[in-house]
Amino acid sequence: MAKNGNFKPTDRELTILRILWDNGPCTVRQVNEIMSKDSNTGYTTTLKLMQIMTEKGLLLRDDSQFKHVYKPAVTEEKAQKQLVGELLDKAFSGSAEKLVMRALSAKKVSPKELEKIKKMIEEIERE
Amino acid sequence: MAKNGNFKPTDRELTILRILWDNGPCTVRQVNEIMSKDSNTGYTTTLKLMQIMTEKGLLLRDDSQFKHVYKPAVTEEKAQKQLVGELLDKAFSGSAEKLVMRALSAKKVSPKELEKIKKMIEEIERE
DNA sequence: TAAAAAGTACGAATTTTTTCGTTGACTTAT
DNA sequence: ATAAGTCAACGAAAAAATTCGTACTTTTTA
Repeated sequence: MAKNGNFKPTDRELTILRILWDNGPCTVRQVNEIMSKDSNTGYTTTLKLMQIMTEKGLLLRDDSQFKHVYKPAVTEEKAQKQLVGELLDKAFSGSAEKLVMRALSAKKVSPKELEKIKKMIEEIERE
Repeated sequence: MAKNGNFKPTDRELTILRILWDNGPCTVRQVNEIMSKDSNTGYTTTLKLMQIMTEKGLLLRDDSQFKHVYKPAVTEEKAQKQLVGELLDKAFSGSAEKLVMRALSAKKVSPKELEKIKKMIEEIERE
């Protein structure tokens, strides 16, 4: 989590976090290569982004080696919860129901996943 | 929807859209007053934002009267679907299941709403 | 009807985000 | 041990988002 408690990554920053969550700790080069598959980005651009993210408290850096290794300072779970919460407020007036509805209609979800969601709902109801 | 088909409102812009969706067409002053409850914003700042949003195709303006009246150029539904889709990609690697999980744990949802969600899932399953 | 109030337009300043060139330090291969 | 390659630091430019002052227009009110 960022120093203050705020966590509001920009688009670019979220892309980098995503890569680190998916791939584990990486060097700048590794991140840059993955990121460049979609949108070409200069190496120093990625470097700078990651340096700033480190300053902001979004990433942690191990600089004991020549090649610095970065990892997220936030768990995927915490970040996702935060991001969903924000979207909830800003776009859905706080209605989780509506958000879930939209999510389910925005993307095809497999039967197995639907079952898992139902189970979770039942779990919540049991309280 | 924006001219090109992209729809990527900034934070501030989303706040304004939210206000217009909730309150129906408004003048700049009305939007400004509502927005200022949370974060103080100068009148001309809001005006400028809304002018730019109009240029971008996010808002529609009726300037037949002295007080121009603005309304969203995008339906709430379309925007929400788009926003959820984006978050899905950028923060959840496309897993709607996970997003739903997080949404349900981020906010308390009433029993009635939970039922509605279950019904929707069953509806989807029935295909 | 003249002054005050409320409004829009415009331009510019500020801040934040994104980008990259250059420099100098460290590694690797010759 | 030297040349070539890889890397981080830094600063600065470019682009995007946010903010607001000023000027001018229309409406309201005294």
